[in-house]
Amino acid sequence: MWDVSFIPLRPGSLSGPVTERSDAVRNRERLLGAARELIDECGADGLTMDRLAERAGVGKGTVFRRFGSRAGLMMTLLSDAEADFQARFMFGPPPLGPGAPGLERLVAFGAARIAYVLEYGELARAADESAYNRFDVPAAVLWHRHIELLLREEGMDADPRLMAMALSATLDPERLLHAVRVHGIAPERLAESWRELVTRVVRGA
Amino acid sequence: MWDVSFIPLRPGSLSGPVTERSDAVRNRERLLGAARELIDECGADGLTMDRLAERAGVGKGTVFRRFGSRAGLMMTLLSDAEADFQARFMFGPPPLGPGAPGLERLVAFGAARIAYVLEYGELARAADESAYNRFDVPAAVLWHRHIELLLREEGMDADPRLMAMALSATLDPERLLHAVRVHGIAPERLAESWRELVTRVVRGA
DNA sequence: CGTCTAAACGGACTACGGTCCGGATAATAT
DNA sequence: ATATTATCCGGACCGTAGTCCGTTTAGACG
Repeated sequence: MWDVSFIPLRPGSLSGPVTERSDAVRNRERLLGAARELIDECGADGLTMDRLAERAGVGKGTVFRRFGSRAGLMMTLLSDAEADFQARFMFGPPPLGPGAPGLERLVAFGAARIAYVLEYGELARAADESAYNRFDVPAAVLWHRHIELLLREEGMDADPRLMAMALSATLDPERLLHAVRVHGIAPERLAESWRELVTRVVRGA
Repeated sequence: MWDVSFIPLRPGSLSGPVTERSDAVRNRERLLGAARELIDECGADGLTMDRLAERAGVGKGTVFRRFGSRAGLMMTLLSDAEADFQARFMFGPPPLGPGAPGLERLVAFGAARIAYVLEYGELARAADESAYNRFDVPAAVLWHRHIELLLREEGMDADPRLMAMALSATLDPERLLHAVRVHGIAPERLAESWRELVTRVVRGA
């Protein structure tokens, strides 16, 4: 059994010099701790980079050197949950993981993604605010490829890549959160609607 | 034939006092002219509210009083094209307008929307940056309702509202633009994929 | 222990969207 | 023409994300 390293949410987060200076390590941990505190107290939207720097007792430059941007920080905070989610749909038990038919895995994927968004939605939304490359973040590419793979497995004859793109759009955190929070749509109805959607798309093949 | 007033892209843009002071009219026109100039020269992303105010020879406060926000300005700039688009799918000739079967109208709607986004994409994206209520802007609600209506017409048995939501997500300007500009996907392939998608969704009923 | 250097630090600085309010002015009434 | 007032104007001001660069320091080497 080989090493199962997950796809990072944030590009480049695995690069850089192998050893990190001790003050860098200390500051990174201070910052992550302070960030979690602030999010507990004020919500993700209430976290500003200035306040974070102040709370962590660190200069503002340090915050940006560590995380690159606000979105990068949010991705880092999400990375544990994200790694867990990835492990579950790639290597976990069926129907989410391998072993079940493609269609069932697709249905389960949507349900799991909806649950994920409901739990970490604010963070996910904040992590997506990065303007231009939200769709090319490694984790997003992985979800996309996963959906595409399952579509192919089900014999999708239309362009599977574009179909996967269309289906991914449906699971966008901002939209899901909006449906639930603003329109008061029950998460189960969203999951049910996803089931209908993928079933029709796959069956139509 | 009654008055066919279009659904405004921007909420509240029809309210306010009936008569506008002459200096207000003059400044609004100066601002719209300057905005079009700046977008021609620097693209939509290169338009900042400060530069716009300066170019129009007007105070910054005036810009925000007129348009409320940067997104509001972009919506105003789009409103002609938007009104035209709305008129075409609501009252124009088939297959986009009434007279064709629901499925054909859906297919045509997607194609028209894709063409619209390709033409006015930058503006549309800038108009959507308004954070929280992009999905509840009147024009977006109208597209949504239109799709829902056509789905019902085709006898959609699953929740038509949520299905319409899923299909709308696919036509999101940001995603479409990203697919074309970054991934180099040909617009015709997007339209074809949309056709496959709605066909399967409707046929699966 | 002293020297050296690459890495990290910090906070002043910029650009931007958006707000506010004292002052100017167009429309109207007299 | 003058006075009145509701509307509009302008630009100083604020909070925020992100950058820059002179200064500090961890840690390796002699």
